Amino acid sequence: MTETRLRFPPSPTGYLHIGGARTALYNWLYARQTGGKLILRIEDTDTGRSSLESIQGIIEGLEWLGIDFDEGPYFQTDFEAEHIAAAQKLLNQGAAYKCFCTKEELDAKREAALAAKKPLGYDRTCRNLSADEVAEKEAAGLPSVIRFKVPERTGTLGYDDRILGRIDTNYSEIDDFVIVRSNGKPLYLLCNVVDDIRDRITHIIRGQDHMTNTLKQILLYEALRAPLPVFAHMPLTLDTKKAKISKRSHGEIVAVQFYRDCGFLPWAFNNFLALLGWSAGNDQEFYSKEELIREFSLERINKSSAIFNFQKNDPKFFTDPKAIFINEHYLRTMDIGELGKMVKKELESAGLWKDAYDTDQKEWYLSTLDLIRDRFHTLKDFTSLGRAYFADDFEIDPKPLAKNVLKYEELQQWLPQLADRYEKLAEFSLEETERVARELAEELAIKPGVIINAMRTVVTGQLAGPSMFDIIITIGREKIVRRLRDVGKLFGQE
RNA sequence: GUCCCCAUCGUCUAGUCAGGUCCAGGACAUCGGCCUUUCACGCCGACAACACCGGUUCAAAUCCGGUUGGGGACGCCA
Repeated sequence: MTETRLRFPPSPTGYLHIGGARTALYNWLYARQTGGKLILRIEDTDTGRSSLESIQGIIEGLEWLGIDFDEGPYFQTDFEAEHIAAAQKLLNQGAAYKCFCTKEELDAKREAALAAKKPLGYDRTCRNLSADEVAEKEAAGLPSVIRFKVPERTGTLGYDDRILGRIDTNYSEIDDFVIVRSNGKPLYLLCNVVDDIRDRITHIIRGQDHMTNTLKQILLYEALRAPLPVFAHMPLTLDTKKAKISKRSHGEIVAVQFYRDCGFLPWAFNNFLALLGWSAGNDQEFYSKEELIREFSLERINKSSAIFNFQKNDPKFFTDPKAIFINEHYLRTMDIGELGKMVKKELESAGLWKDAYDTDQKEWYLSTLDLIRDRFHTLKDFTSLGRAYFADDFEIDPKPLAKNVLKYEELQQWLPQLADRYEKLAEFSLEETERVARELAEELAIKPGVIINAMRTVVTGQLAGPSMFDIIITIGREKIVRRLRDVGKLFGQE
C-alpha cells in the first residue's frame, strides 16, 4: 500500500478557530495512524485578505495543540506558475473557455434569479463562443476569466465518501466555474487540486461545506488526468443557535488561542475536539495521544453536525462545560512533573516563579501543586486562586471574608492566640497543628469550624481549599503565624 | 428558489449497516443525598431523548416512503 498523504490547508484570513483545529486534528490523527504524512499548506491566493499575522497565529495554534506536520508550510502563491499552466492546459484541450461576462452582468443575473426564485448558476453565455468571437472580444480589449467547461453528460457524477457514503449528483447541477480571474490570478478550486496532485495527497478530510467543491474538483482531477484521492467530509461545528461557527461572528470564544490563554491543557483540548463529532463506539472519553491515534477512524465520524455548546458570562463555565470538565480531569490526573512545567510558565508570567522550585524546593513545589490542583479548572487558577501558596500579596475573597472572618469580632484575639501556640509548638506537624486548633476551640467553647474556616480564609484568601492542616504544613510555620497575627488588618485596623 | 447533507436526553454521544437482548445505555450540565473543618473530588440517586406520519414485519430507534425541522452550497473567497 502506498503511503497516505494528508494536508491541512488553511487560508490565512484570521486566527485558527476550533472548526479548523478539529479538521487539522482529524487529518493529523489519520496520518499518524496510517504512518503517513501531514502537509501544511497555506492557501494565500486571496492576497487581499491574507495576512502574515494570521499565518503566524495559525502555526502557533497548531504548535500549541501539538499537531505537527511533516512537510511545509508550503505557500500556495509560490506555485502560481503551475496553476496558470494547468489552466492553460485545460484551455488548450477544450476543457475550459474564456468568459467575457462582467462581474456586474453576473451580479445582475444572480439577483434577478434570486428574485424570480430560479436557480442561481451561470447561464453559460460564453461557453460556445467561436474562436473568431473570442479573438474579436480580445482585440477590443475586453477582460475575461477562464471557466471550466463541465462535460456535457447525462446521469450523475459521484464518489464514495468515507464518512457520508455514496454521494451522487446530476451533471446538470454543476456550474461552469471560474478557475482564473480576469487579472490572470488562479482561483481556489484549481489551485487546490493542482497542489493536491503535486503533493500526492491521498486523503482529503475537510468540512461538509466543501461538498459542492468536491464535485467540481473531481472533474478537474479527471481533466488533469490525475488519480482521485479519497474524500471524507466532516460534519460542521455549529454554535448554540445551530449556525456555522465563524471567526467573524463568534470572536475569541472560538479561537484556539483563547483556550491557550485561558489555561487549557493542549491535549485536553484535543481530546475534547476529537469527541466533538467522533466516538469509538464505546463510553471511553479520555484518550492518551497514543490511544486516540490507534482508535480513531474515519468511518466512526458522525454524519450530523455537532454543537459547540459554549456559554458566556459564567465564571466557571466560560465555554463548553464538557471542555472544562475534560480539562479538569487532565489537570488532576496528569503527571505532576509535566504539570509542574506548565505551571512554571504561569508563575513566571505572573512574576511568582522562584528558581528554587526547580532545585532545592522542587519537592515542595510539586507536592504543593498536587495538593491544590484538585479544585482547579485551568492553569490560570494556580496564579489566581492559588496565589497565596506562592506569594504574600494575595487578595482575600470578600465572600468568605464576610462569612468566615468579619462575622466573628473575637477572631482578632483568637487567631493571634493560635499563632502564639503554633510558634511555640515543638513539632509543627499535621497532627499537632490540628490538635492545637481543636484544643483552642474547646477552650473558647466554639466549634472548631469557626477557627478552621477563618484560618483558611486568612491564610489562603479563599472560601474553599484543601484540608486546612495540609495547607498549614505546605505554607509553613513562619507565614502561617504571620498571616494569623495580621487578621486585625482585615477588620480595618492597623 | 435550486441542489446536497443531516435528524436519539439541554449538550456530546452509544445503539442504526447485519430489526427482537432498548418502555433506549454512558458522559457533561442541572437538582437531591452521602462523605467532610470548607470546597472540590469520589460515591449514590433524580430529571431528561428515538422529530412527525404512513408502510414492511410476528416484531422497528433500527428497513422503506413522505412530511417537518436543521445545516451547508449556489463568489472573478478559501
